[in-house]
Amino acid sequence: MEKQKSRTQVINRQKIIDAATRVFAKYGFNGTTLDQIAIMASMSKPNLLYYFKTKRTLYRTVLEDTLNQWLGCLKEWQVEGSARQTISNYIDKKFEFSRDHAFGSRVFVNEILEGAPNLKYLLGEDLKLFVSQNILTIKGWIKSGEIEPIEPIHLIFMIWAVTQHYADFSTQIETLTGKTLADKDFYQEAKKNITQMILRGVLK
Amino acid sequence: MEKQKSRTQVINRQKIIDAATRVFAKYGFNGTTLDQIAIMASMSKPNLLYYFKTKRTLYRTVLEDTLNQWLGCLKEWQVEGSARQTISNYIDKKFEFSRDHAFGSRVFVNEILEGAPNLKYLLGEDLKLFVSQNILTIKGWIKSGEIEPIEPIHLIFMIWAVTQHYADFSTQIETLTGKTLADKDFYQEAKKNITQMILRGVLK
Amino acid sequence: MEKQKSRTQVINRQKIIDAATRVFAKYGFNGTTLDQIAIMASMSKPNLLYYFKTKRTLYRTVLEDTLNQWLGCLKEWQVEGSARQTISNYIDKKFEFSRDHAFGSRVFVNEILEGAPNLKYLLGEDLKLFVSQNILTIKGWIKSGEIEPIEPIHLIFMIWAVTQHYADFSTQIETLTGKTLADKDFYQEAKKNITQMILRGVLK
Amino acid sequence: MEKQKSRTQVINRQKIIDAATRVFAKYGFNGTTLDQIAIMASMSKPNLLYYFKTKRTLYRTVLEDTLNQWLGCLKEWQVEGSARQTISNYIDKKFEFSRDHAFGSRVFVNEILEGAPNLKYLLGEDLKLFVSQNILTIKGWIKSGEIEPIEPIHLIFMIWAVTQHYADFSTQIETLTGKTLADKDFYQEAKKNITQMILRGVLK
DNA sequence: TATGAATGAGACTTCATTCAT
DNA sequence: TATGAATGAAGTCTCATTCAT
Repeated sequence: MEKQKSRTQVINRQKIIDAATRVFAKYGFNGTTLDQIAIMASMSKPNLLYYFKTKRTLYRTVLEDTLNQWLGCLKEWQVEGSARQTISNYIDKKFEFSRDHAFGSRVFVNEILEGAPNLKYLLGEDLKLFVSQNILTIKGWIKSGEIEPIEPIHLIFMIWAVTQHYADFSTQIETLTGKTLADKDFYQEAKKNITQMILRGVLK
Repeated sequence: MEKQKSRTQVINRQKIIDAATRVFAKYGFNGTTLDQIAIMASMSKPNLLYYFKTKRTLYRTVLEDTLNQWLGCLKEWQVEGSARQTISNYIDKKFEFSRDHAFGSRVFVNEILEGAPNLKYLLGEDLKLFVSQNILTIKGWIKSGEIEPIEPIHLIFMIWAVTQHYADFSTQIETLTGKTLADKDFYQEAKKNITQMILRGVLK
Repeated sequence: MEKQKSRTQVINRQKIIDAATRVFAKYGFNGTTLDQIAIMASMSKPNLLYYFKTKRTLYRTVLEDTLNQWLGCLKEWQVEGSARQTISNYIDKKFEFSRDHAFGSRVFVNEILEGAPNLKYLLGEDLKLFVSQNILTIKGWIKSGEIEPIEPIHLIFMIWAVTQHYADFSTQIETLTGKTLADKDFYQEAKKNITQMILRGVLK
Repeated sequence: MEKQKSRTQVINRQKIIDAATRVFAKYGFNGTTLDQIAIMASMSKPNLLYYFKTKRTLYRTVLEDTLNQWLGCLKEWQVEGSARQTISNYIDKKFEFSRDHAFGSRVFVNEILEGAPNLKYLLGEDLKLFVSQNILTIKGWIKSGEIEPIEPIHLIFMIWAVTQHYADFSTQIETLTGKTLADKDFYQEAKKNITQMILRGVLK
């Protein structure tokens, strides 16, 4: 039986998770210190550890939260209407999601770079299932002649790669273009261009 | 004037840089320990520090080496022949490069995630120049009607994003497909699919 | 605004400063290790660093404490009554002070030997002012015919030199005479002899 | 049988001793590094260790050299003529010596501050003998009524203290007066003043 | 004689975690 | 619930010394 959580508990947990997400996003698990998180959460380190027994526990929580949000986003993807509509809608959702959860996305990248030691078992379950369903859908479109005969997995990877790129590499993008994640026009334009190129790339 | 480097110097420096690249690729600057590097380079820690006075010096060397290799690759890109040929050739080069320098690529990603504190001044120079030249080339193709009227920078980002994805996210890819960076068939196929989609996406 | 210091804080800070003074007195800044200080303060090294962030901070605190005590002692020196009384009283005070703050005195010596890198700016302020006031006083005595016409600064240096000698060189003195700093009779006699010689040396 | 020493050997040994004396003078035994000495001697560290097997050996050599020079200076002191002449001559010799061997003097101070672990057995021999002879001489002067009845040892300490002060505390003196060890006028004047005060202080 | 290369021991400092309140 | 105090383990870096040439 889960302990009943007081109001303060809930607020503080979330404050910690938010702070932790930002710091883990920059420095990964090993490179992050609890001090950094505690400062960003305006909280003493012992108090932080009162909510999350260990650094690793906190990290896992952040990872799982992020992954769940991501899977939630992916699952929203309804295969209805034409391939054009479906793909367009998916890119749109993924783009928005990456921008709104940029820190979570980067925690994820860091985890992957480290070899995904905390994530492998999670990736292997839900995500694998989700991907194989997508592949089936895409194969359907190919068979019905809606899109070009490409290997579905690479279309999926391309969409993931491009949409995440704008979130994960925002530093580089900012250096090269002067535009930040917050620049709505720029991101609108990016989304439009990307969608256009991908759609033309696969639609018959 | 550079100090003359003995045979041992050259060999050991390279051994260290190679080891460091691998470890920094996984854990970033803060997350990496000199112990890890020393072990991977089969060398004692003090001896490692005999070659590179500080962790940061070593890191900077790795970063600069990687960036130079990357810029070298980019510069090889000859704009000759049609847009189709040029883009196709570029994706090919970039793909090969990302695979052969996967660790360097990931060091780069980590650096970007940390906000590129050591890289900003480098990114601002050579890379910016290179990108603006590319943009001009692409605009030329648009004007001459060779390709669709897209915003050039997003084409560039798309190519970078996708080609790096296969190198940086190989862990995720491996979990999902069972294929590793070393699987030549898989990567050949990836390259073919990606190239095809991008070309169809922009060519008229 | 200084942080409020708890009871433990005050006690431990002082325990550390006392221990540090003794060790720095023997080995100077470079020659002293935090281990030595921690052991002498009956404290773990990390805990010591909880109170003083760095070795240098601790050292500076010790130096400034010592200097302030010394300046405090010097300032007590009231120019009242005859030259004889004033000088006699000053030697007395300085002698007592050197004996009671022998360790601080030696930290000071070590700092001077190292070229006073941490102290120069302090020496240049309060001490200079104090010395120039003393010089004026002494010149007054010369003008009024109370003492011989000597260069005042050398009288000051002589008093400093001799009074500190018994504190700083107690090891040598002990080897040669068998008497320690704690031997009250010996130090009483020393003070009497020194005072007598100096007074006869300058009084008319 | 001592190994025959080549010309280079002799020169290098001396170069090392000179450099070592300067560095040990500032930082004492523990605070000094062989690197500092090697750099000051324009020599590689291994080569330095070719001449002196260990840091301690080198330090001992420096200490003994210095002590021997000092004892040599003291022994030159001929008790001939009046107390005035003898004392005056002694202060003069000691003053010159301290100035010309300021670095050695400071190595000596450092050793005393550390508790003279390397020196005790040396101090106990020659120096003790020398001091007791001096005491006899001074007692003679007292008995013959040439000087005031003071405790001889304190006269000796006073002379040592003052003459060394100008060498050991030159940093402080420079800060307060602007004069360096090299300023001949200042030191001539110091010597004159000190001699005058001490002589008046003891002569009848 | 001279020095580049190497290293075990140890220095300063940081960090995750615990304890006591 | 919150935090000041404390610490063992580990991290970066230095140092005296040795080895090989």
